[in-house]
Amino acid sequence: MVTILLVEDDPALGGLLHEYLTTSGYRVHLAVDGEEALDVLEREPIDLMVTDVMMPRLDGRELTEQLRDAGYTFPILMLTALETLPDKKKGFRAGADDYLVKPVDLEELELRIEAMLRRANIYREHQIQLNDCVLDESSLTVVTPSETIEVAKKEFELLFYLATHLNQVFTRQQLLDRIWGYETESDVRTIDVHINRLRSRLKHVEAFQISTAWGLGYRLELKS
Amino acid sequence: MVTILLVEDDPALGGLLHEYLTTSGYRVHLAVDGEEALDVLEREPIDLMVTDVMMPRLDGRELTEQLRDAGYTFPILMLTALETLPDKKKGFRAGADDYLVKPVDLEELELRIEAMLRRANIYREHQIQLNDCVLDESSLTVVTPSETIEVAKKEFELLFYLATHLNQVFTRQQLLDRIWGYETESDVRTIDVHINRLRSRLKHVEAFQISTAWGLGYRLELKS
DNA sequence: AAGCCTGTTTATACTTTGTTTACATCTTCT
DNA sequence: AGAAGATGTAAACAAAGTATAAACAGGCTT
Repeated sequence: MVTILLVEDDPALGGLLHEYLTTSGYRVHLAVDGEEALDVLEREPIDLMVTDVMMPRLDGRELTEQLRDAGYTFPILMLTALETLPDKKKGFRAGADDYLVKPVDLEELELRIEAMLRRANIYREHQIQLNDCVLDESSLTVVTPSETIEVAKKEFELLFYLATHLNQVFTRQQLLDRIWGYETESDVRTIDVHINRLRSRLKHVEAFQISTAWGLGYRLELKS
Repeated sequence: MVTILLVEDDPALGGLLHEYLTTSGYRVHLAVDGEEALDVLEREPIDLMVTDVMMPRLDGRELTEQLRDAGYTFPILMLTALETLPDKKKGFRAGADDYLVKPVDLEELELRIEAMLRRANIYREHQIQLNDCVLDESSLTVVTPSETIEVAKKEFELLFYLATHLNQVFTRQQLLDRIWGYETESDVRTIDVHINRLRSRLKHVEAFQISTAWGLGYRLELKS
């Protein structure tokens, strides 16, 4: 399930958006300002953020900047009462993906959220199909025409992440950051071991392979 | 350089946008309707499309649908005079990434284009196109229409350096200084070996060649 | 508490890449 | 044509990066 972090200090609007997005099928965490948003981010994995710009303590723009600096890459949509271009400019420069002016049209908000998720390869479905092979997140299995292979959780997360970013090369550090989390203390060599285990588990899978980009990292590519 | 396909039937607006985007540093192809856009797509590699919705022959929405069905994944931004939600909904459903209502604010258009490119990981600084061939720094590969060739890191650096300075002759010492660094102890003949390996790896590439400037050094030049 | 599974670290073997060297081949000039 | 210098190529070695196995640690089940 896609998890949205909603940051809005106005209780009325916050409640309305929370309810609308929840009934649209998202898991929503509501924070009333930037500081609280940072707290939520430490505890919860977040797929997308919708944030107001003007807020007490840490505002939406500073929050966005901090997150981008810290390496968070999820889509961010800014909400604001300010229609002026300089403000939009600042918002985009800070790292926002989209910008909506209040009053918010709920359906348009949802459309834009969907478009951003699609672009960022964040799927509501917890399955990915690679040729004749399905990665099923709910059961942590790789299903091929001939067999169903169970995969350990961390290994599956790694596999799933690579599968959502087909053909893209990631360094070990990037994979650690994005799958283990930015504060992890684990050694980058851990990635090698997980890749190695995945490869031996999936030895007989014909649909795809994890290939080594020498000197860079790893990438998942279709065989066919 | 990022290449934008602009599809707009109104000559006045089309011209204005073309000029603005060009001066913003993009390469722009202008098509007056969907059919023409399809023609351009067959000839040119496109990074992003900006399309009007209402156009004669093939309109922007149908065009978008066709492209997504055909497997094109680049970001698409729709322009329209229609403010209504059902239209926006149709646009997003067809596969658009963003939607702007006319009159177009040029600066906002540029901001949104930048945000979409960022999101889609289109950083053309990390890629160089040489005829029908792309040098991709992030995966250390040379991508031709028929194959993808992996290249060792040092060799790639050398190739990339030459490619960024097309037709310019460099001595072995210059290449050592600029790629290996001024403090390197390596022998100048190392360059020869790398050039040799590059040539054999890229034996079947038709787009360019590394030629010898006798008594001087090497240069990369386009073939065709 | 013993046994199992998962995740991590560590150590070592292995592979790829980078560099040097030696010699063959080619250009240019006399 | 032949000599001198420059370049091409193959092979050997060194350095860096990766694969694999095994040991270890923590949590969960029995």
